[in-house]
Amino acid sequence: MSNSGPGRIYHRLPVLRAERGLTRQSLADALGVNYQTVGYLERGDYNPSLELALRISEFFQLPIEMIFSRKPFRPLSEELGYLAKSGKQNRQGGAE
Amino acid sequence: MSNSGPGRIYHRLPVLRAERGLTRQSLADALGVNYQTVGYLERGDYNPSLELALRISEFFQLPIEMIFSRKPFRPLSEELGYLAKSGKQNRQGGAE
DNA sequence: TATAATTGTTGTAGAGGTACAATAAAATGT
DNA sequence: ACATTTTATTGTACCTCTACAACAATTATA
Repeated sequence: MSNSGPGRIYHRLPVLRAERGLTRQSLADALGVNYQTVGYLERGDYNPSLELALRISEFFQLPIEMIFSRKPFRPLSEELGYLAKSGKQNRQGGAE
Repeated sequence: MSNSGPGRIYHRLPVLRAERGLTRQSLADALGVNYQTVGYLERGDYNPSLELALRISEFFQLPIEMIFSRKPFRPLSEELGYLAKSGKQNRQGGAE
């Protein structure tokens, strides 16, 4: 299967929202969108617009590629590198 | 005027494309979109989807917020800080 | 168990993003 | 000046994103 064409986008919305102990409603308020929209995003019904993605990234104070990616994320917990890494994953530039 | 709601998105598409000496057609090919779409984006007729924005960022090997922003960019040339800076601009987190 | 709060589902509607075609205008090269 | 390439414009069509409403299911809490 090819790799650069369209396809779904992975994200860490649920984790991030959980981390801050927010309800969808309150997150939606903070982002200025409908609470159902947050639901749609979280369960991958569709992707946010770039506009919304930027607002989300501002809200969480994280770079976009920390929240959205065309390749699946590893759990945030692993991202810190406490354990020895076996294989490379999710490296921005790497031609996989 | 408010600040966190919708609004146009600024970008550096023309500069980046110019830097690499690409035509819209060739950039479009590289991105897998119609060449007119690149035109629409460059002249701000509409914003790319998040999907496309991510592809663009991969293509140019730059983080998204280096290419797209909800606040106007300063010229790339200034971004390097050779000259003394007078005022802060375009700082990600700063509550302006 | 009852009640409220949160999340999921379905449907409708409107705005935005992308492709494609045709044609015009502008820039470039000879 | 001419031909070719690049960019702009207009119009049509389709699919995605977002809002909103109503209702069901789930989870939390008294």
